[in-house]
This record gives sequence, C-alpha cells and structure tokens, in this order.
Amino acid sequence: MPEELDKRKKKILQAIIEEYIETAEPVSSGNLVNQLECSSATIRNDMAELEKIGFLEKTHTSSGRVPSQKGYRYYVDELIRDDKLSKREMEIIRDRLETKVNALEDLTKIATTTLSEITHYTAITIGPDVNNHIIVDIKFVLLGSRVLMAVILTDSGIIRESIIKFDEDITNEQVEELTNLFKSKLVGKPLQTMNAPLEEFIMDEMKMGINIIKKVIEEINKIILESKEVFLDGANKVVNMPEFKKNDVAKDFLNVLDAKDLVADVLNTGMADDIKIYIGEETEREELKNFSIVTFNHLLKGKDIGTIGIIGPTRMDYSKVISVMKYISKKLNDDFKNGKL
Amino acid sequence: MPEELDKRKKKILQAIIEEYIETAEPVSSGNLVNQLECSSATIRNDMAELEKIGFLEKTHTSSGRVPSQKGYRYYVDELIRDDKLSKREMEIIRDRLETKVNALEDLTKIATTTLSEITHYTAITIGPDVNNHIIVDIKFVLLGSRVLMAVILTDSGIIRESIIKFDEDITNEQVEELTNLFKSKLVGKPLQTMNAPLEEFIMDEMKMGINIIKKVIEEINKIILESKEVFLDGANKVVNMPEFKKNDVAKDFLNVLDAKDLVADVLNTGMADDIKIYIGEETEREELKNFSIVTFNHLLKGKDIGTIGIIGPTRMDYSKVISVMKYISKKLNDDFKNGKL
DNA sequence: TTTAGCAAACTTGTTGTTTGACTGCTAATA
DNA sequence: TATTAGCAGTCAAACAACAAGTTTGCTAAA
Repeated sequence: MPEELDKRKKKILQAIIEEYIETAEPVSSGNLVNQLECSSATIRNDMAELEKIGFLEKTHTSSGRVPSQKGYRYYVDELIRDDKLSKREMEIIRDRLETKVNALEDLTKIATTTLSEITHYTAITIGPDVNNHIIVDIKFVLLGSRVLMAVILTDSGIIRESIIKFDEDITNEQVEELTNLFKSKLVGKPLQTMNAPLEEFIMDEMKMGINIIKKVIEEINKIILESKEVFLDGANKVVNMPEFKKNDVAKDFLNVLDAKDLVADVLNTGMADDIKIYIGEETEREELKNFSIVTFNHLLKGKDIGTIGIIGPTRMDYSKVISVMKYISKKLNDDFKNGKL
Repeated sequence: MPEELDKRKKKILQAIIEEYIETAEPVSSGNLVNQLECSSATIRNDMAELEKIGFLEKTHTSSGRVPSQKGYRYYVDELIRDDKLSKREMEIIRDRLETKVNALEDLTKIATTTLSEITHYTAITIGPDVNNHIIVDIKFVLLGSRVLMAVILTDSGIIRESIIKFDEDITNEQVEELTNLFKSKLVGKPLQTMNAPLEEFIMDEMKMGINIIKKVIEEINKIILESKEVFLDGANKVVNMPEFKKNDVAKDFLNVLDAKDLVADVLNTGMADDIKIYIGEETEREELKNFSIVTFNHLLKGKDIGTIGIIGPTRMDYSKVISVMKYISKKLNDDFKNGKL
C-alpha cells in the first residue's frame, strides 16, 4: 500500500528528487522556497517527516536532504511525469532510427546508441532469444580442411553463424550432403527444432559419418542458446556525472560494466512487454546496489529482437529515460509497419 | 639519422623511460643510482644533456625527468626489448584464442579483448576490407512487404548483410529472380565485382524492373565500402592509470574514444603487414596528441580480416604491447594452419 | 671525467582558522 | 492548529601558514 502523503509533502518530495537528479547536491529547504508557497521552516518540518518515513536521507547533521531508494520508488510510482522529450530530441531520435542499417541486429544497436545519446546514461542490449524464429535457409562453408562454418538465416532477418572444428578432414561432398540434410529437415521450422533427438536427422541412404552430424548439431545448439551478445554504449558517460569526482564512483561503475554478464543477467530477468525499473537494491545484486536499471523488450512482428536497458546511478532521470524508451519503442514498431524500417 | 648517444646515456634514457612507464612519476637521478654504476651527480649531468637534445623534459625546476615524445621514439627505435611476455601470460593468450567462436569476426574481437586484458590498455579493431573476398553464396530474404534483406557469404567466412527498403511491394517471385540473377553473376567472384556497370546485371529474359536491381546493387555496394565496424574493449582501463587522478585525463581520453571514427581513421592509415607505432603527435591529429597508438593487421590465408590497435597514454608499455601483438598474430596464423582455429 | 656537498626551488602534507550553508528548536503569529 | 521568524549549533569546504622532503644545478675537489 502506498504511503499517504498530503499534497504539499508530495510537492516537496518531487521537488527534492528532481533537484537532486539535476544537481547531485543535497537539497536544502532554502533552495525549495521559491518553488513552493511556504517558508523554509515549513519545508524543514515536512522534510523531517519525510525523513522519518524513510523517503529522504541526510549525509550529515547539518546537510540538505537526499532521496532514499524508497523515495525514488515512490517518485517513480506516484509522482513521475513522462512528457520530458523536447521537439529537438524527438527529431534526433527519428533521425537516428532512420539511418541505414545493414544487419537487423544493428537496428537494436542503433536504438541503444540513441538511448545513450539522449539520456546521457550507459545503454546496454542483449541479443534476442531466437528459439522461435523460423529457419529460412542453412548453408555450410568450408573455411579450412577441418574448419566448417554454418550459417542460418531466419525469417526475422536474424542470422546465426557457427564455426565448427573437426578432428578429421571434411570433403566437399560431405558439405553438400550436410547442406541437403539440414535444409530438408529444418527449413520452415523454428530454430529450437535443432534440439530434436539425433535420430531424426539420420537418413537411410546417408554416406556421411554420424559423428559429423552430431558435432554440427551440438555446435549449432550452442550458439542458439548462448547467443546473448552484449552490446554497450556510453560507458564513459559516467565521467560527466558529478558523483564521479568523489570517491571512486567512476571506477566502481566501470568495473560493474566490465562484468557485462551481471548486467545482462538483470536484463534477462526483465523480459516483459512493458518498461521495468529496478532501483538500487531492487536488483538484488550486491554490486549493483548503487545503480538503477531500466529495461524494455524490443519486439518486432511479435518476436523478440533484443532487450535494451539503461544503467545509471540511482540518481537517474527516470522521467527522461522512460519517455525516451517509450518513444523509441513506438517509433520502431510504427516504422516497421509502414515498411519504412 | 638517429642521434648519437654514448652507452651510459642510452642506459640512463632507457632506465628513465622504463621507470616512468611503470610509475608515471618523474624520475630522479637518485632513483637510478642503484641500476647504474655511477653517482647521482653524473646521472644528473647526462640527464641535463639528454634534456638539451630533447629526449627528456621537466615538469618544474626541481622535478625529476619525464620522457618526451622524441625520447619515446628513440626508445622504440633503438632501445626496446620485446621479450616481455611471461609464461603465464602466454598461457592466458593461448587459452583465450582457443575459446569457441561463432562468427569469424568474433575471432578478431577475441584477439582484441585478449590484447586489452594482457596489456591493460584499450584495444580497438575495425572490420576488414572485404573487396577481394570471394563470394560463395548470395541470398535474399523478404522481411516485410517492402523490406528485403541481402546476405552474402564469402570464402573467408565473413558475412555481409544489408537491409534494403523499397518504395513498392516486392513479390516472392521477384525475390527468387533476384537470387538467381545475383547467384549466376557473382558466385565465385570477388565482392568488388558488385561495382561493375549496371548493364552487366541485366538479362534478356528478365521480368523484374531495372530499378529494383539498381537499388540492390547500390545498397550492397554501400556495405562493402562502409563495413568498417569498430569494436572496442577495455575503455575503462584508464581509470586505473595514475595520470587519471590528475586533471581530466580520463575524461579527455574517454571523449577521444567516443570519436571512434577518429581512432579508426588512424588504424586505417596503418594498413601494413608489420606493427606500426604512432607516438603522441605522430598521429597528426590534435585530439590524439597525448596518446599513442600501436596497430597491426590481422591476416588469415593472406586476406585482411581486420586491423587491431592499442590506444593508450604516450607513457605506454611499448615493449609489452609489441610482444603481445606479435605473439597473438603468430598464434592466430599457426592455429589456422593446423586447423585448430 | 667523475663526484661530493650544498643552496635554491618546488611539491606535498599538516594544522588551525575562517566562512558559509544547513538544520532543529523555540517562541511568536495568523 | 498550522505556519513562520529567529537563532544557536553542526559540519564541510576553502584558505593560509608552515614544516618536511625531493630534486636539481652549480661549485669545487678528487
């Protein structure tokens, strides 16, 4: 149940959070007196109460107030406004999303880069779950006498490749037989079909050894499972944050990013249609307790083509981030519908 | 013509540079007295002379000496030793390069990541020039009614894709005709064949409009030209550098990296078989005057599969960087020959 | 040619002091 | 009862003055 706050307290909390998001400095009662119709003493009294119920904190006895995690949560749930995009910013986004892409996954990357650019936070994306994407074509190419490359095209436009090494030489005939076999068995079916029992891939008139087929299936299955490529943009944005000057905030942050997998893990949890927000300890990962993560899934034709997230300090401009995400998401889908993509 | 230095001066210069590379502190005459068989006064005299000919600099009247760009250049050309790799490090490299890769270009990325990991500098790579790679297969996939994807496989294992948008609907028949046309015209030829005059692609019995073909060729040509994807690893390594504490070195550095294109540009210039070193202003780019760049081309089967570079402070451990690069380069080619890749 | 010795230059770290920005509390006010 | 003015107490940040420690360049001796 949401805490009950009177109108003025709401205003004060909102003002403090927005001020703090902007300046990263503890905000004082005097600072707010212009925006509210009451004296600094009144504000001080309310601030004391907001602190008592855990929405605000102090850095030392005579400092201004700083929002707590609980405070941010209340703000995000109850007070936030999401009309923060300027005409100019929308223009930039539209412009970016219309740049030519080569690979489909580049589209997600461009969205990520744009997100980082507009919000000034670090944006991160993990590759899509391709299990239910339909196989359109499979091709094998011999790179070395014992090195084979498999390429799989899907209807969503996402391509998966795998380099497979053998202990024996592979002949061109075998490559051809492999191509025919996998084409006949898999084209038109979803990628997860690769998980079927080995027997299903064996044909009577086959000359090729069963070990080769087994190996190929194994390797391809690996890439389907672990194809969660992580792409990250704007990591350096931290150095422009005021927190950066104190302590080793920047260092900590960059080290967190180094552990891409950790962040990717949180993004994974967040699989959903809507935007999800994790504030500080809500990520339930010790290393991320000083950061917030906002994620959304990027769907095209109903298929997941990647999860995109923003990671930044808990003092994040949630309002801006949400606005941008919503806009990008909408734009991508509209464009696709209109064939503009 | 290389400056003439007597044996002791060489030793002093080398000692100063290596000490400075390690500590990032100006090095004093007293500091070196253990490594050399003479007194600090003698060293001071030599240091004064080395300063006079521009190999050393001072930060203030009574500070120790710091190498100048010219000093580093002399060091790199004349004094450097390249046996800096420990058994342990070689092991790590071997280990990394043997991890499974899916796409061939991932191999270059892994090399890049490894390079960054071992040297603790930022590593960067740009995609290969694919003009002379042989086309093995071409495939078109319809993603939307007006959105077509082209996929080109090459003999080197490098794949290029392009998303092409049309102003009119594309039918499945047209896709098939396109596939047949391009396959017959291009398979077995190098990618640069796509640059041939339009007429060469027109067949008598063709039903499809010429505009479609024109558009397809245009778009594919674009990706061949501009397929210089930039991949970067270890940008955060700067925060661990002592310089980072002073001024805004880290900020500057990260902002430089933001301009990936700039760095990519330098890498491009460096196309050559051998390792190239650019110290400070030698890059001839104002923004990079405080950095050094070391690059090498990664060839496989004689074909360029990407240029890899290291970017770091002029105070870079050139010796280490060169050792690692040489080792990685050798390892990659050996592995490929042995089919281990 | 090398070295010892020493004054001068300059950085770094410490300490004490001042200044200014807050808050919390009390008492007056609407 | 809710608000406000006024004021003492608290703390951080900025500053100055000072001491200590490096390192150089120079001079004169070895």
